Amino acid sequence: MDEKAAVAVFECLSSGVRLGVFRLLVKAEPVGIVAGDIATALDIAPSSLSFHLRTMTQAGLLRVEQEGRFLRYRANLGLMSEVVGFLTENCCSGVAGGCRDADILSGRIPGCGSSNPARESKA
Amino acid sequence: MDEKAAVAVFECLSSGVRLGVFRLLVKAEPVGIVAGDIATALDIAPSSLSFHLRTMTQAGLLRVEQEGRFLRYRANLGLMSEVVGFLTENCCSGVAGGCRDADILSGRIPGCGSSNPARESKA
DNA sequence: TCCACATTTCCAAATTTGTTGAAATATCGT
DNA sequence: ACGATATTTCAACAAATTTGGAAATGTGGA
Repeated sequence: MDEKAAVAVFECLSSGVRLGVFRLLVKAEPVGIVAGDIATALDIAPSSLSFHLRTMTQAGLLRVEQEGRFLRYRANLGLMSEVVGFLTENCCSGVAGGCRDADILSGRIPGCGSSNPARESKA
Repeated sequence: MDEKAAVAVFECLSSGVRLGVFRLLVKAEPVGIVAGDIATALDIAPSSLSFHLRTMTQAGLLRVEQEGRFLRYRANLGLMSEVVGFLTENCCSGVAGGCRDADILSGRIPGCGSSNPARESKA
């Protein structure tokens, strides 16, 4: 996953509305939810929801499938796991040696907080 | 980590500039970088950078420390790991049984793709 | 074919973000 | 104390996002 794709996903998640949509769809896995029902559940104007749905689908976060005159949306969990991977890598890279998930999740990263930070500024 | 805090972090990461700043600071761990040097490295106007730095700091993604007339910024890896946790939980919740990180990272989530999705719409 | 319905597209207004240059604040070195 | 430097704050502006209503599109049922 490249930075550009990551930014697109974060853009999606950076709106309360869209994050709400995504969380709702994750809970609704693997069935998914039809657009109108999302609008009802989250109390969003259809036209406004459609706008967000399009954004999220374009970012690859959602999958659509036509079902008669309904459109059923589903969360793309695979992409989300890629995002987690991106974040995990970018969380650790550059830090001494091998920081594993467990190290980070546990709070403190060994050997990453007590050096002698010398200024390397130019002035 | 609540949804509100998560949205704030995603807002930070949803800008190419800010994601660039964060990645730079992650690489610069545990020393951190002084504001002016970030501006130079990323070629951003000081005033504009300051704007982003403030946003990111308010979201808790960055830590600041004064060093003479310099301000040294560091990435808050702890918060980032919380975000990863938030994402992981929201990626799996509602899906049958115990989806672990490994299950997701490996790509396919067992038992989450072959049911018989019946419509539950109201119309 | 005609009507009802689900959803999207279009459009204009409101809101939010991001950028810039100038001025303010604060610290260092002399 | 003074001048130079680092960074922020401020104000104005440009640009992007978000919203909701009306109209268009497409599907299904009678």
